[in-house]
Amino acid sequence: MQYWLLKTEPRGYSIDDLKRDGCTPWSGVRNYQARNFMRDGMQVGDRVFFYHSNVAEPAIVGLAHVCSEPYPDPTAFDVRSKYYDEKSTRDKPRWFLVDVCFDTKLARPITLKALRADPTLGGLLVLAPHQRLSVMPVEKMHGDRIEAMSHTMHS
DNA sequence: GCCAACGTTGGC
DNA sequence: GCCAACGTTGGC
Repeated sequence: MQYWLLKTEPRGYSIDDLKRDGCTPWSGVRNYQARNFMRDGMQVGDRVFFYHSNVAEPAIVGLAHVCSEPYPDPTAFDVRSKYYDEKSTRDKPRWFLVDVCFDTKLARPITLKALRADPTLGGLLVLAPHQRLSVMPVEKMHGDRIEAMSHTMHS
């Protein structure tokens, strides 16, 4: 089991959307490093920290998990999709994704500020300056700590 | 909405 | 395969 952090802009797709949908294909990732993490690293059951970016208070707002094997991103084949990529074909797909399933929405989000303030979270990728990856791995030690924080956030 | 940093593109 | 230009990201 591996921990991951998935970034999303809530105006596009939020934790409430995931709660409503239950599961969703994490489509539209068009960055090779992020793709590699999904295609080569993700396994069913991996835990996901669901992060809202580009908002007044960036924060981990929910917990989710990976609920499918990696598979080609169908939006890359769809000419009407804004994620269409003519270089990705069904024979040689370029973009991959996994399905993500809702677990919980945190009663109190773990803000970026709170993550930064925690001395045990040094080296957490999302804290690195100008870290733009929308899919990033989280070390077990850090993930365990964030999970523990999420439990406190419930009370 | 600013802007630094990063990824991608494409001419050479 | 270099590298300048361009677009995007995302915290502030």
